[in-house]
Parts: sequence; structure tokens; C-alpha cells
Amino acid sequence: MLKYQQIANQIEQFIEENQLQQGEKLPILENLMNQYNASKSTIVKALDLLEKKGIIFQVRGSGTFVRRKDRKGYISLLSNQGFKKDLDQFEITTKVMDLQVVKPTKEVAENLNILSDQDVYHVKRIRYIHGQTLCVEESYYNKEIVTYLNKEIVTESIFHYIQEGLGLKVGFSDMYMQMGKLNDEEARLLGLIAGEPKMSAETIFFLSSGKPFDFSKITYNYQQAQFFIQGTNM
Amino acid sequence: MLKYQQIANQIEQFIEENQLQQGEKLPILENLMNQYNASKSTIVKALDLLEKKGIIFQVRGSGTFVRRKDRKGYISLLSNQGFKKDLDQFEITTKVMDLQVVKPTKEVAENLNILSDQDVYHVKRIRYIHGQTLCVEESYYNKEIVTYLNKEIVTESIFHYIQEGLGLKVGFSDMYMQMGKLNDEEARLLGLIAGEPKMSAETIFFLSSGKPFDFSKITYNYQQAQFFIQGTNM
DNA sequence: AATTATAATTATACCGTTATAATTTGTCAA
DNA sequence: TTGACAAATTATAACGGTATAATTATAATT
Repeated sequence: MLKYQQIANQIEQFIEENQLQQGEKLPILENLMNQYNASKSTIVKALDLLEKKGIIFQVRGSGTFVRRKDRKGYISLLSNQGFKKDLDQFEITTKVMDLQVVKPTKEVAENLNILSDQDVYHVKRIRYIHGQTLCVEESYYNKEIVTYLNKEIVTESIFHYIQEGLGLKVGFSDMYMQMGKLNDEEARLLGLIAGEPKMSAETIFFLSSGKPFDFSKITYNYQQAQFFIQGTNM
Repeated sequence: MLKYQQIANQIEQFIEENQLQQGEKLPILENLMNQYNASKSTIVKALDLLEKKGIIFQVRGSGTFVRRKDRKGYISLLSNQGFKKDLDQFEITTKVMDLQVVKPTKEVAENLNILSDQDVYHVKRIRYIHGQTLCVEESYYNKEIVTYLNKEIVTESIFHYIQEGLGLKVGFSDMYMQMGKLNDEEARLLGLIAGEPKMSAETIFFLSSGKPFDFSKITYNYQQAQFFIQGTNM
């Protein structure tokens, strides 16, 4: 791992271990340079990373302070690791409804930027939290990129497999959210009643090369899903 | 304005003017250095800023490419400028329901990190898009920081006033979203029916010094509100 | 034509320096 | 005690350099 990432992790760990609270001050740059035996710019990079993650904030002329004050149980929408990470303290289970290779619809082909005769994996899953339905997820993977999937992989973390198993690098994602009312099918799968609220999200995931490889539609159980978004001024 | 910000703006403008599409390549670093007469690190900083904004992405060994492929009409949740910016092509109007100085409830005091005997401005507004209700917003401002508000300011952009009028610097925000069903009061204000879906968000806005100055609760009209979230790998 | 090895391109990591701007602290006067 | 001013502290801006790693292009080999 890179030096500045390591340092960022160590600083994050330091905050955890010492239970530093919102607003508490971290050592100044010069001290961090000595502490971690790195140049100024490397420390600055580590701190910038932590700031991007929403863990600290920096004030010119004053210092670097702890930001994080998470409410637990919220799904963070900033990084795109799936919610395994946010909800890791909870019991998340998965039921696979469908897994097969198909030809994409026009919508899927457009979002994955492929031709309609190219193969895609279609994966439909229901996710549970503490046995309650959390969401229904319908995903399409470009088979040229995600060359192989099986039920076992799909029951566990697909993203973990994509990164570790296939050695692909996930780069960024575009997510579009909207609200509406559940239809019969959705209500049945979520164990809710048609006409009740739904939150649905379409997300396109890109490799770090910029190629889209996953187009997903998720319908959330409005009783379970809570989101957390950290904003910054730019 | 800072040099790297200026360059970032110029590059963004360049993308707009030349209608560069998703995936198109920008000039390489060295060329940008010459073009904008800046050092490598300054260009890198400008590009990092644009990457943070979701306008470009960079691929090591390959180049810098255009990312943005916005669907129009979505409210971006990444930066915290309010939605004036995202929906500026639309006609947004505001109706002020209440504006007064009050003592905070326990919840408000906690979120603004103040004592319960300190004053806060209470602002309640309904926002319309094309004459349709977009959301009901109930905000509390720490009066020690936001020392003065009047109906005119509150009808226009409060954030613009805070930054330009009061010279305060907005730093970051924490937003917590969840879904539910509208109660009678909310339904009445939004022109909807009780029991219909709602999306509600609590947001705490901080100055760049880290002090919270605004605690807002927004209830969105599920028919109008659509959100856009750009994720990155960290 | 396909594969493999090599070279060129290109962004990123990491180092270090000087200057600058925001904030905080200290000092002195009223 | 308050206010104004000066000094110290601290992060940030901007410069520039070398080394490295990922990608792409080219050449060599089969």
C-alpha cells in the first residue's frame, strides 16, 4: 500500500483508539511529519484523503480536527463499496432470485455502453437485514469485463470478487435516486403492501479506466433504508 | 481567486465550450502546464478539484478524461450549495411560512451544539418548482453566528446571504435521509395526501471552522425530488 | 495473425522549499 | 475589562524535481 494511504489509516486508527471526539485536534503537520517519518506533502495527502472520507476537517491557521460523528445504521452514499461496510455490525443476508447470461435491453445496453448483442449477466437478489427485507436489487454486468459469476459469488460480495478475484479496479459510480409507490411485484418481494413508499436507485459503476461494468436498479424497503451523505464546499 | 481554482474553472469551461463528451481526453499534464503557465503541482491540484466535482477522471499511464454525463433535473447531493445551482434552469419559488427568533428544542440545541437558552432563528419555508411543491423546509440558525435574517433574505437564498452578506465561510454538511409516509400536516403543505410517500432529510451545516450554524429538516414531495450522487473509490 | 517482449507515454508518489493567508495568542493601551 | 495591534502558530498555495507504476504503442518473435 502507498505511504500516504498507510499514514491515513494509522491516523484513522489513532482517532479510533483514543476515542477522539468531534472537534478534537490532531497533532500539527510538523509533528505528524516526524511521527510518521514522511515529508510535508505526503502528510498533506494523507490528511486530504481523510478529509475526503469525512473523518477530519482542516482549518487554515488553526489545525486539523476530528469530524466524524456517525449515526449508526445509516448507509453512506459517498464511497461505493456497497453497504456491507456501513452495516457490517448488522446481519446482512442475501437470497438469489436469478442468475443467468442474457442479452441486454436497450436501457441496459445504453447504460453499460455496449451493443445489444453482447452478453450480460443478469443478477436479481433480495437483501435482508436482521431477517427483514432491505432491498431488491437487479444488476447487469458486462460479461466482457465480469467474465464469470456463479451462485456462490453472487450470494457473497460481488464487488469483493470483482476486485480480488478478477483483479479489476473499481473507480467511480453515478447514482440516480427517486421515490414512488411500490407496485404489486415489488411489494411482494419486499413483504410490503402495494402503494406504500419506495425509494429506487439506478447506479452505474465504472472501472477506474472509465468503462461501465455494472448497471443496477435497487428498490429499498422504506422502513429499513437510511442514508448518510457528507457534503463539502468546492 | 486561487490559481488552481481559476485553472479548474477554465478547464471546465473548455469542456463546456467544446462540448467534450464522456470519455474524451483532455490535454496531457505537460501541455496543460504550458497552456495555463503553471507548475505541475498546480495543474494536478486543479485536476484533483475537477475530479472531486465529478467532472473528470484520471487514469494513470493513460490520461485525463471527461466524466460528466448528467441527467437533468436531479439534485446533486455532493456539494452543499442548496439546489439553486442544480435546478437553476427551472423556476424555483419560495413561500415563507414562519420567521422568528426562538429558544431551541433539545434536539435543535444538540445538533447546533448550543445551550437551550441561546437564541436561534426559526425559518419555515415551502419551495416550489414550476409552481409545484418541491419541499417543506424547517431550519434553525444559531443566532450568534447568523446574527440577522429578514423576510427578504429568507425569500431569496439564505446561503448566498450568509456567505456574501455576513462573510461567513460554509465548510461541510452532514445529511441523514430516510423515508416514510406523510402525516396530515405535511400532506397539506405539500398538496398531497396523508399516507403517501415522503422523503425526509436532516442536515447539519458547518462553517469551515467546524461550528454548526444551521440545522434543517426537509420533507420532499416524492413526485418532484430526484437526487444524483457521484461516488468514488477511496 | 497472434503472442510476447520492449519502449514510450503519462499520471502519480514522494521529496523538499519558499511564500502566503487564516487563526490564535500575547501585549499593550485605554 | 475591553479593544486594538503585533507576533506566533499553522495550514495552504505554488514552485519544481526525481522516481515509480500503469497504460499504450511499437517491435520482435513465433
